[in-house]
Amino acid sequence: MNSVNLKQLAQELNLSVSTVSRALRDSWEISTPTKQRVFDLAKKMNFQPNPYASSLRKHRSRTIAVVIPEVANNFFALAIKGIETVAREKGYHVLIYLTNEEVAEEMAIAASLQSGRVDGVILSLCGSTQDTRHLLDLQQRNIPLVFFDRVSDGITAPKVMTNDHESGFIATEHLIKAGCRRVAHLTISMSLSISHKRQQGYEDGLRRYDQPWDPDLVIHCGSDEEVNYRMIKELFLSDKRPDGVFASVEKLAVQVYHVCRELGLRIPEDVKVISFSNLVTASLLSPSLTTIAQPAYDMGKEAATILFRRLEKKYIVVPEDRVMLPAKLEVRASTMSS
Amino acid sequence: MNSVNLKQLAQELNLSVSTVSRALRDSWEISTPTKQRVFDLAKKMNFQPNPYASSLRKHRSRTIAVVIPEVANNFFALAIKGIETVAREKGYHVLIYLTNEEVAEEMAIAASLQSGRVDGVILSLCGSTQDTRHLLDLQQRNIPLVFFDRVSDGITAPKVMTNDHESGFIATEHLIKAGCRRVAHLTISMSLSISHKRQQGYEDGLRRYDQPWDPDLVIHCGSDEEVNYRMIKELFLSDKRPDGVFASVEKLAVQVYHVCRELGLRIPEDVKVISFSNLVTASLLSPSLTTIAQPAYDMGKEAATILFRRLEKKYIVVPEDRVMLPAKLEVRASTMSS
DNA sequence: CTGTTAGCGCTTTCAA
DNA sequence: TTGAAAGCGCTAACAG
Repeated sequence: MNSVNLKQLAQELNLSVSTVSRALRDSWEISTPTKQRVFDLAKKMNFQPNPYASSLRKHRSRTIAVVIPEVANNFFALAIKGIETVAREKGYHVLIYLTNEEVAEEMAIAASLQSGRVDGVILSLCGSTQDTRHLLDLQQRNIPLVFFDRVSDGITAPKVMTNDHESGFIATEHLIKAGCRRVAHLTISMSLSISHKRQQGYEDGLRRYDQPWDPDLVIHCGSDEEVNYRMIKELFLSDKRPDGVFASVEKLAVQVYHVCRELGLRIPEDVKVISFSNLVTASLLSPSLTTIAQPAYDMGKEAATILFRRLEKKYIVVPEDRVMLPAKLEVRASTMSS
Repeated sequence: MNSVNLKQLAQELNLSVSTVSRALRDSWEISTPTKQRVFDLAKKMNFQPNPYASSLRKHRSRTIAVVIPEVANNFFALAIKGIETVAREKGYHVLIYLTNEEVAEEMAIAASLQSGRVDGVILSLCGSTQDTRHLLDLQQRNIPLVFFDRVSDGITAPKVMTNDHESGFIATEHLIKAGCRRVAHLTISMSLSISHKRQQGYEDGLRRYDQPWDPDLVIHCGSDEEVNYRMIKELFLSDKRPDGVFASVEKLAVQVYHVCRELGLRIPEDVKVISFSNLVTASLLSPSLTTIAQPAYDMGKEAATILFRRLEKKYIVVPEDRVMLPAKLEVRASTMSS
């Protein structure tokens, strides 16, 4: 690193290091002409202050960490984009850590983050995390933590998530308004609270529009694609064949697609399908398929905004718990790049 | 930050700071019993060395920057994953910066990276970048740069990219081996070198298998989806209806899908389609559709590996230009999460 | 084997 | 309005 530093600037200008430092941060205690001289030389010499020296001295790194289970998933990718956007706006840098859905990695990362490397952390838990001591440790070190999407109930911290109830409601409403009379709901692992809430929204949607709730139209799917396929097929072969399907996750919508293909049913003419999705797969089901998109980008921005509000200590010490962003109904064009 | 530091450890143990420092880095000049005492107390007090102090002192941050045009694109997301994996293995941290395809942002980021914040940079150019002075500045500051995917010919630096010629060849070969006799090729903006190379691969593939090359089977598509759709439809309605299509980008494969749907052609029974893709859209075309996937993850790992090799100064100062990773033919199962 | 010392480059009192 | 000086926490000569 052959970089110029304050000392060199100071020597060149016959000023003290401290004066140069102050001038560069536009301190009011420096005369305008001096500032000008300093600015000019700094630009000329392409001076870049050493961030680590500054961090060491100020105990602030202007860096945050984003810890997520994976990135090869449009949801998290968009969230990162939201976070990065806000971060750069505020002059922060973003470190990224992937847990790969491994609790052990999450813990190791959390431990390493105790070093003061970052001023704050935005985190989405990996699926299997139960014990959250490693996160409490972070908070004890005064490193603010903001959860998003996959939150933990056991920790007091701001949480940014989608309003799954509302999302389920909107999806159901959409199908009913589109003329469906037998709306099925495909769920996944009911142990997840999101599934639960989406189903609540589904039921409330039916109720709101005076549709009967039929337990046979709710299929609890699991992780075995084969089994899911069979269950969905059975549903379509039964006397309760749905004319609308609300799939809680996109892979289930894909299964519906395959079932319909096998049975010679057309989408969306015979069966309308709506699904949560941040992928583009869905656009193939129909050129104008409607999806429920988690507002990933907005969630990222929101999480970052909340974190920075804490970091800049705006004296709002209200632990604003649970910000719920509404899901968005989206008609997607098929826009994809290579 | 209430963190413990070396001084506190030293006091507690009646040792000097430097001894503790050395012990923690497992220096050979410290006795085993002393090391043990130090380790134990460090663990007990949950000591985490301040990375910024260390960076300041050593002029190395063990941090790299990844600069990419966007992240909401499976290719770059996977690349990040590859980079992060290698980085964590080597004990490095990864800062992420998005240019949003804006040259101005790319330049600003490059400028800020001159501060010594990172030891090296992995970068994929944004589409419009012509002038690469900002990157030369980085190199002049002795910050190694590794390109991946979107490389610049104007700069001497390692470049990791996919072998587009080979990819085009493989795709064509696959269709021919699957029994296709009239393989069409859908290209995009021939100004891009990747399109050019893929087409070369296509032509060489035909030649290799003694298939005639028919200019009518090559459609140069543009950015207007409507127009592309019409051109593809015309091709299928002509007397040269293809039984195999090699789409250079996925969105063109999608258009083929729509055209086939309209014309009542089945995929893959009547027409086989193969496409470049790192998205999962393709899996819908057929449960077992074959795609040509850019080896994004591997490219990320490769780029990171090359970068770290430089950083760790293995005295291999061979500027290993242009590492070309082969594209991979993939039969994809439809694996998607919410 | 361990300690002393002198910084890394910057910020921030405290003086002038 | 400017300067001198004391560190932030850690590392690396150089001594012992």
